[in-house]
Amino acid sequence: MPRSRPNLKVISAPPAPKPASRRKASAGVAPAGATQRIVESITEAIVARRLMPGTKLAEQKIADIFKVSRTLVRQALNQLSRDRLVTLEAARGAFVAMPSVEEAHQVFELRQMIEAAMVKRLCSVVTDAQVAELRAHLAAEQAAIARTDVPGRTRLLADFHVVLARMLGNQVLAQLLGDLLSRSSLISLMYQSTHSAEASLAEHVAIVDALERRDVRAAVRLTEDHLDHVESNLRLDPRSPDLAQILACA
Amino acid sequence: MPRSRPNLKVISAPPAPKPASRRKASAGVAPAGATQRIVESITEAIVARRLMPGTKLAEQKIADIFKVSRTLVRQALNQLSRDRLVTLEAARGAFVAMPSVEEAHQVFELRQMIEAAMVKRLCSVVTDAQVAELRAHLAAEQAAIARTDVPGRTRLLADFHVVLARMLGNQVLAQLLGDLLSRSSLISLMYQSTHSAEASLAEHVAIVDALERRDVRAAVRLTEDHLDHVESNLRLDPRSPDLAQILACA
DNA sequence: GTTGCCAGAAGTGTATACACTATCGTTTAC
DNA sequence: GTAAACGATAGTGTATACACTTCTGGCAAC
Repeated sequence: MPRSRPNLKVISAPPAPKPASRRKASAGVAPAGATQRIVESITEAIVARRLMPGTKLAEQKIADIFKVSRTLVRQALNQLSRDRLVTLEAARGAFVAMPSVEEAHQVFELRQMIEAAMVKRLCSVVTDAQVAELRAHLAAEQAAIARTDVPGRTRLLADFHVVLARMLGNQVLAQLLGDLLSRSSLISLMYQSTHSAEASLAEHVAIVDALERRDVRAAVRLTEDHLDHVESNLRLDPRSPDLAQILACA
Repeated sequence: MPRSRPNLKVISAPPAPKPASRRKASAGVAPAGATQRIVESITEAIVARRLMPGTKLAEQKIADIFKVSRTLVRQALNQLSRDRLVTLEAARGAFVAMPSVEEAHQVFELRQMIEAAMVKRLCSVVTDAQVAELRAHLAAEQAAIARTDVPGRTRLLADFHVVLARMLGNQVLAQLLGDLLSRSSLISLMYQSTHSAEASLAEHVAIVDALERRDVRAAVRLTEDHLDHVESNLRLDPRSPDLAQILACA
């Protein structure tokens, strides 16, 4: 993994929420979510793969981009570090996280546990309307793949899992799974997933089919298999931290 | 729920990590975890029930107690709000969280999903040494109950679940479950759990028995039942937000 | 030519300053 | 007597200041 440090001009400049109003006079008042805006921008940039793992996130530079002081940027970076999307090194700064192979395994194992249980419960409570909603989502996935909209299809393929979570009506679960999916996205980027979008879509279709039949056994198994496939298509061999082989390639 | 606001002198004064050294001269250097120390103190105070739900956590007061500036206190409170142990109200301050009935249900549902899956997997990989470790933990629970050490037994009864998580060797899982247990502790306090410590211990013993027999079916069922029991012994009736009945009692 | 060291620059960590908001007690009008 | 309005006080939200650490580039010694 070349520790290139692309400079972070990649972040989409925030749309400057209030154009003319609010000069220095009302500086004390906040858009109520200045920090949140920064968190979401950076999260989106990481998940959309515009920020590579290892990239340094210098406080002052981000502060300049968002036109706020370092105080708010620090708050945002702290929050992101709790989501494990960035790592903070004491007195050295914040960097886009580089999840270890071990962490990658653990995240996928946890997802498998949670999503299998989720699908199992969903079989008992899912309505026909919800199945229809899932079909619509699958159609959107298909469309994004067809028009080779890479960022769009990546987001939709991940959203599928969150949509399932939301259908249980459990917000705690939904938020947790959302966090895990952000981490998964970073992991997929890090370890260059070779799992094709088409394969993921096909597996999603199979899961929805099983849900529609209320076939608990199949739905659970398909979910577990799907996550196994995604993980096993990552380039995370046990010899990953071995530098020799990596450097020999260059 | 009487919105009494006990003032927060309850926090155990931090043991002042470095007695004499580090005057004003080296103020820039930190104990490396000043913020973390505050987070842990407050978390511990909430879980140990020395801070009641709804208690206001004024920044300057906490800063005085810990002998730091509001900056670090704010960082700590932000972190705690992400753990859902405190809620931040804009321009009004931080308060010990008061989880809603809905949130309580969702936390327990999620715990059931995760812990059932966890125990299921554990049956396949648990070693005899680990079973022995669990027995030792159960003995500690028993001892704490016997000597009516209420804070100790509360902590041990919760730790049992984290010990199980750690045995899978999955740190992501362990941390997640730790967070959920903190929230559960707050929920139990809020809704005055009537579940006796003895009953919890007995159910823990049954779970370990099943684990020792590698009886997957029983272990999973016992885990699910255990969490059902804990939740159903909470005083969270669907009419909880109805003030009339509550006030009529006074 | 290479290595070690030192000075300046850049960046983080914490404290403090200041502007604004909420709260509470008092006063005043009705 | 009650209720609304106002002012003082306390507390939060953001910015800035300053101390310290890390990094970088060049210079000197070998």
